[in-house]
Amino acid sequence: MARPNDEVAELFQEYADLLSITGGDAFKIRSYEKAARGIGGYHKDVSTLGTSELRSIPGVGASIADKIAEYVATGTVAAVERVRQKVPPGVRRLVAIPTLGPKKAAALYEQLGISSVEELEAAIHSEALRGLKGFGPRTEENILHGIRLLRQSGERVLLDTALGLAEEIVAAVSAAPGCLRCTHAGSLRRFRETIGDVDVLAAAEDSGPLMAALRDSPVVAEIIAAGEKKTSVRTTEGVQVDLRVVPAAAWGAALQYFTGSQAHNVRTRVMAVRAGLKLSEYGLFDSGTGELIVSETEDEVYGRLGLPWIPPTLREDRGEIEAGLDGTVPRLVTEADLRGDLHTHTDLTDGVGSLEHMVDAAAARGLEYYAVTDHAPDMPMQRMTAEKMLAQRERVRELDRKHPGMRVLHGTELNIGPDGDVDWPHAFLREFDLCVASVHSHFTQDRATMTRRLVRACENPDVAVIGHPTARLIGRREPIDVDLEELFRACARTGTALEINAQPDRLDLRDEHILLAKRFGVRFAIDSDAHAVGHLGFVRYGVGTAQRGWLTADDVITAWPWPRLREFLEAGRS
DNA sequence: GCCGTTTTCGGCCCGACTGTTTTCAGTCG
Repeated sequence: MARPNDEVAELFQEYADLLSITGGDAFKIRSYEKAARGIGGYHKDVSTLGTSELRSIPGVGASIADKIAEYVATGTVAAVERVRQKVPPGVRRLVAIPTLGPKKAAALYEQLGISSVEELEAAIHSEALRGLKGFGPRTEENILHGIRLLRQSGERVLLDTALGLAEEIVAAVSAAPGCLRCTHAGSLRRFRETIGDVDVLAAAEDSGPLMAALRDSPVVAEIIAAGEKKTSVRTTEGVQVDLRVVPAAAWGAALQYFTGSQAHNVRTRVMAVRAGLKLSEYGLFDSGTGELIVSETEDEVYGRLGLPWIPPTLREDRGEIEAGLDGTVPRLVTEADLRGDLHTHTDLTDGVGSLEHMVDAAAARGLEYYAVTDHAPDMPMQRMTAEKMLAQRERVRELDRKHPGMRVLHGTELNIGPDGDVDWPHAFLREFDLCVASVHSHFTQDRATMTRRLVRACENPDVAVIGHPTARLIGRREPIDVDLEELFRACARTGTALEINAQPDRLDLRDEHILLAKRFGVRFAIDSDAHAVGHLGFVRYGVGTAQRGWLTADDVITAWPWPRLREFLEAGRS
């Protein structure tokens, strides 16, 4: 499903990696990395753009614009091919080993001809690295350890796993004597869909007891590094946790720094330098006198740079700096804005909560409306029938009367068949309050077929929401191959909302696709897809993902009051 | 290789920790 932009971004990232192994100019390498990010996040398809428009992409100048054009025309870039000749693909793999970077990879390849992880492992065992400059016994051990990690998991963990771990560590560190503040930062605070390692920040005068609290935590399996300001550990589940301790006066600067992203921080530091300032995790300083200017809150740090406070979920260098300067940072949708949930299950199909329990739990969350959308019969394992559905409807209507503060809606999650048909005829579907429709089978159709299939589902007047639109399962199933722009156009034209499914292993649509869809005027439904009472809270991950897609409450139909949502549903059916 | 209301040339973010070092390079975030 790679867009041309993603292909070009990956190509330039590879080029940057290869240049770093061959010892290329560090600034040139950074330029290619920056251009790769700019191209990957650019909203227009680079294969349709002329030179001048290519050069308006952040980080793209004359030389890179030419290389993009060359790639679009020929499918290859001569400069990249040349450096590929010099560095076998296995050598690039070496830098994926923790503690092994481009310099060591280059030394191993040039001096010993090592060009794969397997060869490196064998070379260490046969003591071939002995005597190689810069490679002592500890380095050998670290590399072997790194190879084991790479093979075992090396994988990123899902948001809910990382957040649970972070909350546990934050509680332990907060309880240590002298801890003034403690919270998680990093990609977790930015709500990235998967987390590589968990960053925890604390403030204290004496870091000793805090570091000890982390080291002594029962979840810690291994201590990677232990210093006065930073301790890194690996948990029994293989997740790395970094704890940084700073003085309370530096809290804001440190939180800003450790929240990232790296690309965002590069931008803020450059802004500081241009203003005659120096920004570090300890504060914003006058670069001439070294005098501290601000450091206590993030608000002050951004303010002194001429920016409003920027929400962590936007800090990816995807235009938030420019929006800050223009005063156009959006008021992002929050969990408090959500008024309902339009995709949930009960034990009538594959849920584990009874209808009554689910509805009571939804009411306890203070929702204004709540839709029960059990699976339809074309998913044979669910054993659904029209009779069961109608019987459930009677109970839903009763519950609706029992909960005067909350509309209980009766819906269903239909299956989008291979050619775009759904389970029941219009006469039956029209009696539901709303229908979600999702792909649950035939995941490998070609793009044209898959696109027609989804567009047909959008055109069905009874379908209000497309559920988990790309059907991916993070780390387990690739997204379906669909022309997203075609789908977004169809949604906007037919008044069909796209779901932001908040299950942590789905998060579907994902952030960048939300950003793109919004440009087409698409509306979104943040849904829990809850199969149990405990899943209703997953919407926090959906909100984080929506924020990463720059959505406001106005973009999200589940943040609308019921009368506005009812109008939207009726308009889609007319 | 990119970029510019200080610059079309000369800059380009910055600090912590580890390991192999006799003063610092490499890696990481």
